[in-house]
Amino acid sequence: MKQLNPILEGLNEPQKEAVLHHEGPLLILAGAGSGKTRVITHRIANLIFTHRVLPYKICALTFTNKAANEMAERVKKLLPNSGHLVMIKTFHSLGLYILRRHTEKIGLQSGFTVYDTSLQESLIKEVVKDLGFDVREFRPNTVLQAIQSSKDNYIFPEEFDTGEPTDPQLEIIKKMYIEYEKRKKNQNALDFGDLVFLTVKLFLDYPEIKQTYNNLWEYILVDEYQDTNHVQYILTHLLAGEKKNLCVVGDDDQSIYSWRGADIQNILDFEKDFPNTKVIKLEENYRSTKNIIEAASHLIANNISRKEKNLFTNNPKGEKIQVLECASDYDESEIVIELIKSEYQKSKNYNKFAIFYRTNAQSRLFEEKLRVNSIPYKIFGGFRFFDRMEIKDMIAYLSVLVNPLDSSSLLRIINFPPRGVGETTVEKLRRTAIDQDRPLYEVIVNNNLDLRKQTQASLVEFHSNLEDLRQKISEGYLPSQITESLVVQMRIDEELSKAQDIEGKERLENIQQFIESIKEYEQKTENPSLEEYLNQISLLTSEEDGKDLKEYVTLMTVHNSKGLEFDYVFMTGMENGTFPHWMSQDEEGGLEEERRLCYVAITRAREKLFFSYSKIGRRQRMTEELFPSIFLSEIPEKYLNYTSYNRKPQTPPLTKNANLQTKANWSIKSLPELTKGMRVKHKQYGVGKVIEVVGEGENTKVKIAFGEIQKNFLLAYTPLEIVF
DNA sequence: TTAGTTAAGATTTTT
DNA sequence: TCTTAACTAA
Repeated sequence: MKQLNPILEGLNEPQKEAVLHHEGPLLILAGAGSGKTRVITHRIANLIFTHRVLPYKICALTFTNKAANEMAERVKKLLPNSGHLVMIKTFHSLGLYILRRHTEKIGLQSGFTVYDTSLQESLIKEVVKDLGFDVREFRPNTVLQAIQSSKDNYIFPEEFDTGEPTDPQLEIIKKMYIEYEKRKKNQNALDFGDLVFLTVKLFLDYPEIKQTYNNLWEYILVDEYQDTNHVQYILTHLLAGEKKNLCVVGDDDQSIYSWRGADIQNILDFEKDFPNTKVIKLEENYRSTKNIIEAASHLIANNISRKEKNLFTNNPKGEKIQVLECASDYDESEIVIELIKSEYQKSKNYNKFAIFYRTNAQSRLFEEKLRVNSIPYKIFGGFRFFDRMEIKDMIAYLSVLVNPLDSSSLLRIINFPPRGVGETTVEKLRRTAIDQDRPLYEVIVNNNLDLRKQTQASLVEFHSNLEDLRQKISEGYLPSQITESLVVQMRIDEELSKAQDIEGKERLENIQQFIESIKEYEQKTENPSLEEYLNQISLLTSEEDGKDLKEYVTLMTVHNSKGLEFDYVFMTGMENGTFPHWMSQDEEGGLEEERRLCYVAITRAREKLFFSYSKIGRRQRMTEELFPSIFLSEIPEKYLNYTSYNRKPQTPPLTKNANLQTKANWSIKSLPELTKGMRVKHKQYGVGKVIEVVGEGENTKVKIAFGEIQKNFLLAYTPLEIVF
């Protein structure tokens, strides 16, 4: 009797074939919902069980942390004993993993900093100014994009293409690129793009190092291969090595990162790149209803540059897609939440719901409505906890402690908290450092500048405090202990608690939470170090404040939704200009990419799909008339069911005092019940009018207008009298 | 010279 | 709506 292989259980023929494939190049063209992740994880299991491959000899790469985590989870489930040994990382985290082991070879020192976008921008800003140009003419963002896209294509600063004939504008950007790289190196720092770029350079410069990793990782898997850009493509080839045990998985219809340099051609040319490639197509969708799959197929058929394919499902027909026409974006959020509430009555599980939108900015109204209705939710992407100003300041402090050469971080904190070192002084110091080619860290205490006595004294104190903390690191204090004494020594707590309004209190709490996160890291790490902690968080993406919810409605951009699935999907903001986004209209192939994006969104839905659009919306400050997305007209009517919600615009009820949540450490005796429009009296500012009430419990914030002046207060800390 | 205030300007998608 | 640059008072 043939023994039943549990690894193959429940798989269809092409899936089995992909799982059983042993050596050599393998291309899996996996349509949406065709069980791709399942195939990858089972393939890993099969290599280990059947072919006796050691788990750490397998390296699987993805694009997002979320996808990497999910894959790691599923592999661990399948292989409880050895799953954790499989290398599962994003391209960027793999790069960092490798670069940290060869720091000298890439011309850096240990403890290097990984710059986030804001530090990159401030460095670029300096470069632009120092080269004598106006930041309004050369916007840091634009320059950075040019540099980034250059790195995506593995182009060195010296090779930067300035056009034919030479474009003076690009010639200047090239100079900036060169200067930026030079300074970044002097500051012992890397940026995101370097993580992959320098790994490729390392492998090309040192073939023996590449060989070491080829010997280590004998089997390479790359998920979402259609989203690889040129450097990632080169890295994939280098990792595949001589053995070419490379398995890539992808779907050209789901390529949505061309703006980050992704090149669909990579997946289309895979067979040419690797002559003996085995190609397997997964075309049966197990996820969605017939209606959803057929609607998606009709939509994507409007794209000209794509491989013809036939995605089908044996699932039931399902319900028609609901199209919700709303009077305004405000109404839209209300209607979506109401529908979630009524559907929830049946399924009783919020995890089944997802709200998608094109841009992060669209999340606000939904968030508000969910909060008012006490529906648990999580926002993925967008603003991270680590993006908060005060947290960035803390990270800058820690970066300087680990890497004193990091002048960009040093500049960020040189006058935070305010220590009388203003713009003029900073400019003098900075100039000296650049002119004499010395680290700023040294210049602040060792210069011949004619600074005020007090300014110089405060710089000396600043420096000696930093040195003191550095001493503590070498004495083996824990990262959290260092951070705690940093907060006290630098008088950050003092500075923030003296602020009377909401912000100060909130910031101090955030810093407290930051320290908690360091402690958490310490607990789950063997040899915790500040350096490693900083490296880790530099690659982290957001999951709205670590709220530990078991059940929640998911809010995310369509980009973030790739690879996920939900029973109920609400695709919101289906208006021309929003989706497809107006910024994409001038880009070549822009509309087709937006359409693929829409295709991705639709194919996330298992049971029910809702499209919503509003007839009126705000763009900039103007209220504009909006029109339904062109994509809606590309889906045949028979799959859609239109409902028009025409509501009278109402003023939103803004009081949230109904459900007070009280924290254990303090109690709220009685907060005044404030409503928009009420008149109140403040000790210092006199009588004013309430403009806005946000939040609940002790976090209730109120915005009050005193004549022309508007102020924010934290209700729990602000004595207010209601004036009748 | 610094720090706080007011006016203007800018807005995709992510590692 | 939120950030940044210019402006003004101390």
